[in-house]
Amino acid sequence: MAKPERHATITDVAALAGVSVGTASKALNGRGSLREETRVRVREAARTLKFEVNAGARSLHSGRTYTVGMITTDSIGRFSIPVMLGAEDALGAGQMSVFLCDGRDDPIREQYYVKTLLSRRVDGIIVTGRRAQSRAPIGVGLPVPVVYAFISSTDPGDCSVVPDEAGGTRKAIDHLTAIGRTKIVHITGPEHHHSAQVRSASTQERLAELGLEPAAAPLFGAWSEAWGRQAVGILLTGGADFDAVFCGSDQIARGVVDALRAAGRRVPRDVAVVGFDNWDVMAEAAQPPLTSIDMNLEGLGRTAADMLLAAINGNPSSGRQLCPCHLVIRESTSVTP
Amino acid sequence: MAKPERHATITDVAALAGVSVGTASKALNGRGSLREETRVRVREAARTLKFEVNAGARSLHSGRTYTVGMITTDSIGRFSIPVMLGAEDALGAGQMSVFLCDGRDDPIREQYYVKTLLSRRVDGIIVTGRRAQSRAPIGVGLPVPVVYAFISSTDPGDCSVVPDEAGGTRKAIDHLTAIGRTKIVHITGPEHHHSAQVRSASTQERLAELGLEPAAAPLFGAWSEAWGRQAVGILLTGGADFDAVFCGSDQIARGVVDALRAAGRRVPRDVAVVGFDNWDVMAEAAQPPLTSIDMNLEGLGRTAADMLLAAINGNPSSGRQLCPCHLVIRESTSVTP
DNA sequence: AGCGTCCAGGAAAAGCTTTTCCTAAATTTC
DNA sequence: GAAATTTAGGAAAAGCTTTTCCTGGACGCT
Repeated sequence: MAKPERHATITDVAALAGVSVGTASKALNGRGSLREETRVRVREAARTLKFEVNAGARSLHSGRTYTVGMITTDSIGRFSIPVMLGAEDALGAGQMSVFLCDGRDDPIREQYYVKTLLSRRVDGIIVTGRRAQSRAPIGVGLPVPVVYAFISSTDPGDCSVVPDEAGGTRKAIDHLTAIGRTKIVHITGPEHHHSAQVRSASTQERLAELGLEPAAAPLFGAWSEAWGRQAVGILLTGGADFDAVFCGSDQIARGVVDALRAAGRRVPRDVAVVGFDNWDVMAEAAQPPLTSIDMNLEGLGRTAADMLLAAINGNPSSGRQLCPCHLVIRESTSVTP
Repeated sequence: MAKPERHATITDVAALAGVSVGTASKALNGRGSLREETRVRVREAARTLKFEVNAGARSLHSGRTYTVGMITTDSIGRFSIPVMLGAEDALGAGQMSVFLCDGRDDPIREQYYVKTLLSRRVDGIIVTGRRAQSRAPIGVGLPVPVVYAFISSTDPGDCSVVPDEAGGTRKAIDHLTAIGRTKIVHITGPEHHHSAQVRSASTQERLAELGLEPAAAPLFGAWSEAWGRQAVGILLTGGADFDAVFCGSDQIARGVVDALRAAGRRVPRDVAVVGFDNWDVMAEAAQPPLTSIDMNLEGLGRTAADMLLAAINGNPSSGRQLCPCHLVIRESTSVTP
């Protein structure tokens, strides 16, 4: 590891170029009125000394750090990651850097991070994560704007960006009916989970709108393959008559297709299956690959970041903003080879 | 969104407490010699004004920012995330914050991030990500220490922390032989991939040390379930005689167990299967659940962060540091119910 | 009473940049 | 050729905190 040397300062650059520090600053930032020859000389000196401006000292003046904080409420997981990526993408394009903070579902840790971020004078904060319910605000009267992404704040005055799960559910049901299925059952996660509630309620609602009866009462369980398999067992032994299953997650859906195949039911011929999340490794590796609802989390992250940038620039939004989900069709609902 | 007010400064606090700024600073940082009564008064004022010290201004003095940068070479993915988490964990405990930068496998973007991080005066940099090969250093003669985690630098003078894949492979083979298997085949990812090479070579080596012949030549393909299924097809149609499969990833292993079951071979009774990565959603959902090699990426991230902290504090290391892998036993190699 | 110590707290510099305001020289205008 | 502009660049302040050094008073000692 090379001996870390001291960082060059603008004073060093000015000295090497033979100008005052003010002039050096102007030359490097394209301000003031200077001869081109002087600008070149200063830039040259900066390059020679590997000068990188001290962002901390600079923001002392500008009042902006071009930095935002991202706090996850739960541990960083499968859902928060795409959101983070989208946000990082949108912010990076605006020359902003992201402080990553993993809240671990620990309110104390979370408050510590909020303090740290404020101390570092971030220009704004994005809160993300998965939770059974919406969450309490990370703070009130904070001096910087906050946007909640994927998760939502219980305070309706806060700005939250969340997927339109009800809309996604409608797309799934409409797709199943469009391919001629009428005896649809819904298998999903734990009953206390907000997503499970929304998806299940929207399913019943949409079926009713279409004049259909559910082929069975919705089955609540866990977000796992094992539950998907088990639920199929329950349906089959109960003698339910169904030609389609809409699942609350791709993991459940994968368990479902495996169990159906093991029971001799052909997918999609006898039973069509739709998942939720469009988690590539699950949806594509299933046999057959799964049609699924994609929440477009990366786009959601970008939207959240854009809204945060707007708020930083003085145009705050408030309330829950819904991001559309879209349907990704694969073999579990179509008979292409 | 509440009207963002200006941040309070230590001058405001000093004024409210009726002391000089120097005294306020001492009171808040436990320096100097002050009456307890004064300290209390200052702390009280700080609380009233919601004062949070301006970290940028402070580091102007200390020369330290208590901040490190984390750059991923590829897009943030399944492997870099646990490494990041481990690092964030170790650093957070040391009161450091982490700048997250997603390199997207784009060298230009990467260099831009390096410049940004240096400009923000990070105390050090962690480089992580997955690559077919080790990677070129992100820079030479950088003014801050750098540690490579999971990926390794081509410069042997750099500090790299990588999993001991050869050791993990030995543990897998030894486990299979310990349960009485002698006809072992190896199915893994693309031949050009470094991990595939190491795991395959170590497999052959360990078998030779144990006086065993491989039951078939290693099969190189892709890191996917589909390839696992396909590879089993190749083995079966080729009439290979084998009683165990060691797979280069859990995805491959899952494809393998599915294909074996479909072909009527019982796992683990007829064929035992070991995966690699110990990716919970794959290993636990497989039927039967997979025995697998865990690279302990979170521990690796912690180690990398600890080594970076040591380097920041003047105790740099160099060279490749191996982190042990461990074996996680599940039903795919054992006959427990 | 006079001297030396100790204590609490203040003043000011340092750390790095940017920006505002000036000055001196160069150029234009009449 | 003198006055009015323009131009290039310098000096200094501001932004926030920490640290060093200093002062004035209280206290203890002979």
